[in-house]
Amino acid sequence: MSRNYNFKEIEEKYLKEWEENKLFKSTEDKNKEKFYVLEMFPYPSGKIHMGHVRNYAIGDVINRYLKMKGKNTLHPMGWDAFGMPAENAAIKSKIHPAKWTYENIDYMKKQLKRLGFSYDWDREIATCSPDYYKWNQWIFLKMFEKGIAYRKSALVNWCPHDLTVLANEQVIEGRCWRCDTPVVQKEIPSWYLRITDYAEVLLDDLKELEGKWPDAVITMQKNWIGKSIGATIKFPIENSTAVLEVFTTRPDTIFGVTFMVLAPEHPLVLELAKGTDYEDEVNEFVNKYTTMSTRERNIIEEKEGVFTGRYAVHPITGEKIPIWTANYILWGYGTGAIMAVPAHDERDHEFAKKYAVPIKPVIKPVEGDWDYEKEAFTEEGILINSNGFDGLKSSEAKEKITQYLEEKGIGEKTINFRLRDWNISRQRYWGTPIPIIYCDECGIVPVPEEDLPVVLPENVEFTGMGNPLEKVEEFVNTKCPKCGKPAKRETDTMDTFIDSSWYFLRYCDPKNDKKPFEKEKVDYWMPVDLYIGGIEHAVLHLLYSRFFTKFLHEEGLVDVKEPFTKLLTQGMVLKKWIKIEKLLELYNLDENAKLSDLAKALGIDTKLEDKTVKQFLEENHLTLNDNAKLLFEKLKFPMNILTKLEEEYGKSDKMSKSKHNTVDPDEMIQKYGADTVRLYTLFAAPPQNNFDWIESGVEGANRFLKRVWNYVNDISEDIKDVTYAHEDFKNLNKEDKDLRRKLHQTIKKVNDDITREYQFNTAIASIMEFFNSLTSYKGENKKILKESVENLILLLSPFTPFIADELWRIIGNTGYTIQQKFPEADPSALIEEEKEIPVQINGKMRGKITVPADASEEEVLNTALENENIKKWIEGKEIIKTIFVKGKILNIIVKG
RNA sequence: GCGAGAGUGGCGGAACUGGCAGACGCGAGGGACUUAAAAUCCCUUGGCCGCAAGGCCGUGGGGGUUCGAUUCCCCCCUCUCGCACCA
Repeated sequence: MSRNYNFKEIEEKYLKEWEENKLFKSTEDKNKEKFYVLEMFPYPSGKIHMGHVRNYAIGDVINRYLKMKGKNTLHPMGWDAFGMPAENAAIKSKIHPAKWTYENIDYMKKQLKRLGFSYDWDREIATCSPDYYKWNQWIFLKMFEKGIAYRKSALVNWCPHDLTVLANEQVIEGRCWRCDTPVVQKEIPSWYLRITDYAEVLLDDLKELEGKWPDAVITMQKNWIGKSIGATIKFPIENSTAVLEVFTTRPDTIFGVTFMVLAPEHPLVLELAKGTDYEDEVNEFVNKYTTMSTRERNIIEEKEGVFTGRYAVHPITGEKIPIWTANYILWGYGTGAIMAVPAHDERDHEFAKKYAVPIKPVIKPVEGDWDYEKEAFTEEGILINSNGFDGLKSSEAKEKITQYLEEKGIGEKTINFRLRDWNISRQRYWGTPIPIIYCDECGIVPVPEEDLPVVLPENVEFTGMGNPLEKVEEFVNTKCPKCGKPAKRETDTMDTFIDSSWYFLRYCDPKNDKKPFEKEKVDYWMPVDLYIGGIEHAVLHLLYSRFFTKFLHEEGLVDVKEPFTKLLTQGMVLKKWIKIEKLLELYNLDENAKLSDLAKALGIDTKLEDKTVKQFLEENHLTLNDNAKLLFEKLKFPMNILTKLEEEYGKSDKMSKSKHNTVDPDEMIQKYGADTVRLYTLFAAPPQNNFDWIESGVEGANRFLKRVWNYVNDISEDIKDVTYAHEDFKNLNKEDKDLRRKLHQTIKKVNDDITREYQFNTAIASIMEFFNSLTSYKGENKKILKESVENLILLLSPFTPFIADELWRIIGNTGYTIQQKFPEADPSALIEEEKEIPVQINGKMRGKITVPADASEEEVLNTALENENIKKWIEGKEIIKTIFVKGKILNIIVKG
């Protein structure tokens, strides 16, 4: 009689043993092939969620698998520990951000351990620790030295109530996400990193990532960098010494310019309008747009603009061209001004139509007609109305006209990028202090390297207004490192994306207190061979990390030019849920129904107060839009009824607290165990897909493990002392041979599936399939049983390591499965003597025949012709030809 | 609008280079065990026709290439994601 599958006891036992035996520690070993597998580190928000579980389960399988394959792996974990939630917690509940963060780290670390993830915890880092952010500052100083870090004043989102800069995503519908105050554009000085210097190489090197990174991510980065080739052209302004510079990708359309447009933010706008009849109108217009939030500015659909009252002079023809300002021109791209060619640009065309500006065609389609009053023609064509350039193809004209402009000194070829320099200043406490000192005498002075780190002061007051650091006198007031006179510290802290832009390097040498990392160690481990995380970081984090790597490479600090060889973007874990409204709808009820009516409809027999649903919702502060789960909880209705309804009628959504559709990993582990949770998340779908968390699926995974547990326990006494060698498997009977072939086919498939695009779902499916064959095996060959069970356990080990280790002992072994060699298929076991192959007549499946595996076409055809069912289709007809693929198919083509 | 990706049973998904569509799991139906339920075990499960043998249809829709198409090509439809006046 076997014991029950007590996952709790098993899992806790091995957690202890693994830790005591330092099973997951990694050190450099030049004799072994290395593999660096990394998962994006979490923000310590409090508890891990299912998305983390999935992300880290994927990485863990790879790490365990490759360790068993003999690779020297690096698999570290840490904490992206700076950021706003900690500071908000401080403002709200007066807990210091450090305390809040470290408590969360403690809790989440326990959770990750509980799931059996094989991290080398000796390499753990927390970015909020001075040991770590010291090196943020060190890298910043290197960048400052090279002119990559610089300070400038520019327009940013500013909350006038909280007195801080807000990131774009912190501006909700034009208002501050915290205090609801309308956000304005404000010009303030900030620190920037000159990522645009690397635009070309960041774009070019994407080619190296093709086939290794998802196409979607590569495309998104390409678009984000947004390279375009064109020309800058200078337009003189009538009655002025000022010159208007524009960027265009269509210099071939220069003879079609009928107006110029400036962004409302363009400094020339107000200057030009001054003293004209249009001055007031222009002032009003500019004011309207410059006080708008970035968000509002983005929502605008209708094009709007005003004439400035001034004219530019066409640099080739000398024509007078009216200068406008309009909302559809972006300040920050190109020169913030354009030459408008309504005939050949849709946006300019729309604007010209609205304001009745003339449209002048200068390119005609190669074939067919086109009415320039109706729509813009933006494709390749032949030049017309263009002085000496008529008849040229537009692509040729681009070159020729640009050349002409360069010769005349009125323009030049220009490459423009959409990518902007990276504003890293945050008027926030919980981040890395920017190591800069302002001195009245010496100006901007970098903190000397030996004075690093500039440590965050601990005694700080959090009011939610402005940057707390500004009020810390002992932090702000310092001495100039150059002249020794009193000076002030920079109080901006760094964007937390800095922290994550190089953490993968620090893992290679996490305790170094002399430098960010030892080059030798980084060169051994880098690049990250497999990086796993959500696609939401497709641009920001992944682009920043590439940028940092390239900078550090130039500085000679790392050998690699790209940090992440292979990128796996895992899908989200979703959960279906039902609104209260929908629940009522399903039973043809409305909010005026009695609670007892609802209970009756659901088939629940309990005593309830005599109230309507509406009354009950109001008393409990619920609305029809809330999750029906909340109503079920309040009414103490059985949840399994709701679960069924959710799975049938629910809407899939990303798990979120506001929707109350989260599934707590802790609860799941308690109910089913870590092995089951891991197995389910890996089996439910391929890693790249989203999937719905369905509890009956979890039960299925659990059921499988229980079956394996019972089977191995039942058979363990019989096979415990059995040994086997390769010679034992000669001259087997059919049944034994079949099982053994199935085993080795499974081994082959599991190896293939894990290696090929991480198809864990199919790998697990094939293990299940093998297990089904094993349980229906009627033979009595103990050696084959032992081989099968032993390999089954090892195949499961990367996915469900706890149960694997326990079963490993139960069948008489010692040690841990992760220390074993991962199974390799025995080629001799894979050989099939007979094969069932399908037979088609005229391409339609008509039957299957069993033939020797190496049978020739003739033999197969003869066997096929003897088959009754196939005969039926051929009788009285003439065989024209046959198509035969050895071991695969026979297709007989007949006529008549 | 532009760009990328995807449409396969009731559901998640499989089918790797064109070669037996639906592996594996969930759900559902039936049965065994049980006083009963749960758990467990066994059988069935794409649709239609048929007692059965078997046949017909079937991978979003239409067309094409091929002995043979979920897979390749063309057109259309739908969905998801990203970017969104980037001159």
